[in-house]
Amino acid sequence: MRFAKGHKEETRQRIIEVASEMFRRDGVEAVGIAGLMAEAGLTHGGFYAHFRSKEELVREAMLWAFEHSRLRREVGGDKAAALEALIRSYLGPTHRDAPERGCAVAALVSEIARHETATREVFAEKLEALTGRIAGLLPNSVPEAERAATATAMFGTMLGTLQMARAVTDPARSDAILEGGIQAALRLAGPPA
Amino acid sequence: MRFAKGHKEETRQRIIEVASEMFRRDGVEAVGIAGLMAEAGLTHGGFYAHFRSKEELVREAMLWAFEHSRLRREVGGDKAAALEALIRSYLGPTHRDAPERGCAVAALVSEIARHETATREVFAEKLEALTGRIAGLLPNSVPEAERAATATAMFGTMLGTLQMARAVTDPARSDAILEGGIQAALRLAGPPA
DNA sequence: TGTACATCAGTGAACGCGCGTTCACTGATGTAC
DNA sequence: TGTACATCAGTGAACGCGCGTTCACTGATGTAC
Repeated sequence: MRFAKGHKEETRQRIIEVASEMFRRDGVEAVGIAGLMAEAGLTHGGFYAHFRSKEELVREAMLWAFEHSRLRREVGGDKAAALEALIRSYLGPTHRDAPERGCAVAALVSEIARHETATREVFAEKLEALTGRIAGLLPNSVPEAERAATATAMFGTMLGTLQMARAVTDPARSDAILEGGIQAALRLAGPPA
Repeated sequence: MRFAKGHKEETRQRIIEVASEMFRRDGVEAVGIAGLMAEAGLTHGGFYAHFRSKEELVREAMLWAFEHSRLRREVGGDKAAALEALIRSYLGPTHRDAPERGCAVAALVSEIARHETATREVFAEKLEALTGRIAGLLPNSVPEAERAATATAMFGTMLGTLQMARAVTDPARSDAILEGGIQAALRLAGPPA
């Protein structure tokens, strides 16, 4: 064979990673197959040997982005410290300024309702996983029955805050929005146990 | 003249209103000039007699949507009741299910960073106006210095919550997300004075 | 060891289509004479 | 009152371009003999 064993699988993975960055940075609609494949060092014709459609790649790229989300990173220390670190990372300038390597929910939430049901279900499932992770870090003072709702609302705060921070043009205003979001998310989590 | 006085201005206004609905429902990118003009009962060629470019229409449509935002509606009663009514309206099923007549921030925040600076500035300015409106309804217990940041964080919560509620496929889950967002926004506002 | 053939990841032309934008034109009306 | 002309909102063909997708082809390698 012309190519080493596993070569095709490597190419597929490279396409997924390139796509996941481009989709998050530019939005799915604005990214074309030809530009995507060129970014991966290929020509557009080969695309359909790897994926049945652009929409299938959207799902794969979304899944990959979720698997590598900062919200999944393990943090040492106690739960309160881990939760605060997670919030500060999510609402930090690094995350704000690099959407292409950031949260796929924040990047795609607005357009997800316009995608196929299968794509929406992948999104919804991963959203639950993310909020579940936050719920697991809540202080013991939050009653069991309220943990899921609290975590979801906290993530809503983080999501909306990040998007506002990315939207405004004034850097100082953007920083202030982030800081306000951090304080609000911490308040919603309740006092540490 | 073939057309009554003020006819052209009426047409322009109709295009703006149609566009503001389509942009909010489908996203700016997915809306084409031809479809837009057809929806307004015209052919596409006449578009440029009204606007210099699609981007200029985006600005006009965004402005119009903001001017008619539910966040601007005056509500009777005391401030606490008005604030709660505003939050419940923003995070209500009617708003969730009709993005085309809803908040332009929620509809366009993700893509605004990819638009022209002039467009982004209109957006940022109107965002300030919206959060200012919330700040004015906060209870007196919130210190002057914190009112703007609190209002912005509350709006972030409302924004992120609405988007999550629109994104998920399960209606019951969506309702629960909205309810959790309402409680969180109210908690961030602090206890009524 | 040397030759013929099968394999298959990737190439690039082509498909029909819709995009934003331009522009010569239409045709009903108001105005000038 | 009747005719010629100017006005201008709206029409629709056309521009170059990029889209997602298809498909006949390429060419380096592995295998069969």
